[in-house]
Amino acid sequence: MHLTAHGTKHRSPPRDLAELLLRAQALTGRTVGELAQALGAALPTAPQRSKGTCGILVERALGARAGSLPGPDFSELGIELKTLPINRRGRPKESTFVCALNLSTITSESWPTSTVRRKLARVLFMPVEGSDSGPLPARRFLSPLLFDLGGLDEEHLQADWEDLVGRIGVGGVSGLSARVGRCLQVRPKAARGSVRVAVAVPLEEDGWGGGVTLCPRGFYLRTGFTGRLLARRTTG
DNA sequence: CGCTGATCATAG
DNA sequence: CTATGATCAGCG
Repeated sequence: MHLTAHGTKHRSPPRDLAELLLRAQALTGRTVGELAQALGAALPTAPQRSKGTCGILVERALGARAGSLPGPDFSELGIELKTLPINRRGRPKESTFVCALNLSTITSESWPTSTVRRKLARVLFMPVEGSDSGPLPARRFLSPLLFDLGGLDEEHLQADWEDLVGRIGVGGVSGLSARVGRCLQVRPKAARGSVRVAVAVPLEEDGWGGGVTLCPRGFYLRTGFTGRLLARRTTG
């Protein structure tokens, strides 16, 4: 346990999977407010200013490395950490951000080596109930879920990924709606709509049509997909 | 009321 | 500014 630059506490990295799971399970039943207090962190009051706050707190409590470094949260263990907001019906309230797309190189990638697949290889989901019905401090952690990519899940994700990337290859990302994809989708991901990235545009024949600038995009998991992961452990 | 498109905070 | 963490807001 040590202090961050602004004085809040941060756990040391877990030694192994068992220790990580133990820490995650220890959060079950506790509220976000309790966790914030234990870490000496202040919670924003305005809802629209508290985006991401819960995720950061859980990172610190579990010993994930802080900040914006690339790669999974627990690099030694190859595990990505995600909080999952749950509504009063027990279903995910929001989609889950997976990773950004590189609009210049995405069409030359393939599923096996894709960023999406690497990110989702192993994910520790921390569900947070009350995410649609109350202030942040009152929300409560449910028991964690360790997800291993494979089987039907991977088949479905791969099918979506290939569909999405295929469409980008044909018509660019501009014409790609977030409606495409059954469990994975592509949506804007930026600090604001005015943010642009340069993208090379291929011509119909060969060569390049030059460049345009677009709002950055990211891959997201739909609520239906994450909801089925949760239901799977409840109903078998 | 679900979903898409847009947006907000923090660290380095 | 980029990458991390996500949720907001309002249209259909």
